[in-house]
Amino acid sequence: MEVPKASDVLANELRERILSGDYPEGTLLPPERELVVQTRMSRTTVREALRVLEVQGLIRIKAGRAGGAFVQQPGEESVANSLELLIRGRQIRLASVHETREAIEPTCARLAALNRMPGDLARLDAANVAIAEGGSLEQFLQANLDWHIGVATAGHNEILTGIMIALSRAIYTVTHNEGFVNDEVRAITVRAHRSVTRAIREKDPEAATRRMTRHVHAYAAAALAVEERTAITVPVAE
Amino acid sequence: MEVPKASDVLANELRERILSGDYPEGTLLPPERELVVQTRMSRTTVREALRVLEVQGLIRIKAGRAGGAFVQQPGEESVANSLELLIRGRQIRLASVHETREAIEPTCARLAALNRMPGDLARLDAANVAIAEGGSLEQFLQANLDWHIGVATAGHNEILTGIMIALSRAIYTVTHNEGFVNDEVRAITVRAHRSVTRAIREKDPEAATRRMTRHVHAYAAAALAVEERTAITVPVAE
DNA sequence: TGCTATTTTGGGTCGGACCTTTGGACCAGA
DNA sequence: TCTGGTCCAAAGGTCCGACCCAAAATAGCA
Repeated sequence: MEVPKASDVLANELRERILSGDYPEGTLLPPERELVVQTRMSRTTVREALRVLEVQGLIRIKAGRAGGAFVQQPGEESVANSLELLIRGRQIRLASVHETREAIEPTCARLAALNRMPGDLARLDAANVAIAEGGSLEQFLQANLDWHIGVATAGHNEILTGIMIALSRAIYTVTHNEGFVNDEVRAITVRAHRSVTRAIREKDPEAATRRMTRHVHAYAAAALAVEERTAITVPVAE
Repeated sequence: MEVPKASDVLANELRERILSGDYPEGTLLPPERELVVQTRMSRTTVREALRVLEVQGLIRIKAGRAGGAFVQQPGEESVANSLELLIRGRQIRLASVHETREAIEPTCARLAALNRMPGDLARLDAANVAIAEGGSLEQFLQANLDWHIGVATAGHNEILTGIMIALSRAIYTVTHNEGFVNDEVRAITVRAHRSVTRAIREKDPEAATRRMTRHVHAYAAAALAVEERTAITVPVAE
């Protein structure tokens, strides 16, 4: 016997229409009360369905007159969010995050070298300047993060970009607590970023890949070493 | 002026408690009516919050007596879902999917060669048998998919696994329509999978990486070539 | 003892009332 | 005529209370 929840039925229905391009980006869905008469469901149910779609990043709901549910295609954000939940919730081994990053970021660099546009380069340069400036730990990490996301963005591959955003955030929060970012690390980072940036500017995919691989690998190794040294927390469960 | 929605406040609150390990996996949240008196919100609002968490994969709601909202850490599924939305919704270029896969799957193979357990190998073998059997297109694609996901699983990296699930599904649905899977493709696939499986069994990460790289790259090239031949659909937007 | 009927506890749906937000229209004064 | 303020209406946000349905626990009967 099948008894799917009414709100899910409606959510699925609307989701299909959105994904199939039936409701293109920016479309305003009918108001809730209108959907109530159309679907013959209660407003509660309709609202639940809309809320589901909102969480999935498929619509954006605005209150007030001229408000309503605007169709919106999901972007990197939603992927990043769900990855973040996975990483935080599962207490994912930091090693996993680094492994993933080592798998992805060299490709990001390669694609960036192939597809970068002028605006992308500007963003990378800005991040490089900010990193070299040497501000607080937060400023350094933020600039670092901006650069890595900038590389991903420059590759113009939305899947990889979404993943990188999530990974970077995770690494950010982890690296934040450690007493890991000293002057030496900063100097090395600056140099590595500069050389990768150069390869991207010169449209040299091989060099970009190679240099990024080295950089990410070194960073991962260093971070893991620090983690080992400072591992005080007892594993929660087997 | 800030006026966050009440249901979001509650959802955030509960989410934090779950992610922080305050409510460990399997915990049963208080019943809705109980939360109503605790939070002094209406049941509608409480339910909305719970629904949000459910969509994010943080709780699983069961009806009936002894039902309720059970805490659950988000798994690969939720990541796969959001990636799927991104791919479908954004009409992501198939090339992007393949690029991502080429970035990730060699690493999956390497990790599988390093971390595989007996059960993992069994799953790979089963998939290989099913592929070689040569059933319908659906059966072939399903077995193919099982194998690729099996490799990811054998690597024991949940992030990569989640991503691979999503990518595989996307490729599945795309490859499904094309008249691309002929006997030659099947034979090549069987051989490639066997050789990668062997490397994984023999714990040879380099060979696993190399062979998987070749396999995925070849597959991507072939798929793109077919796509080019059969590209009838007009690009929707610039 | 073992099976069925009932109860109880939970989520799912409904309808309707009321609040809050926010554009837009209308009006008065400079 | 332009500017500002006031009021209105449309749309989402919240609340209430009732009722329906599902599933486990338990009582009761053969």
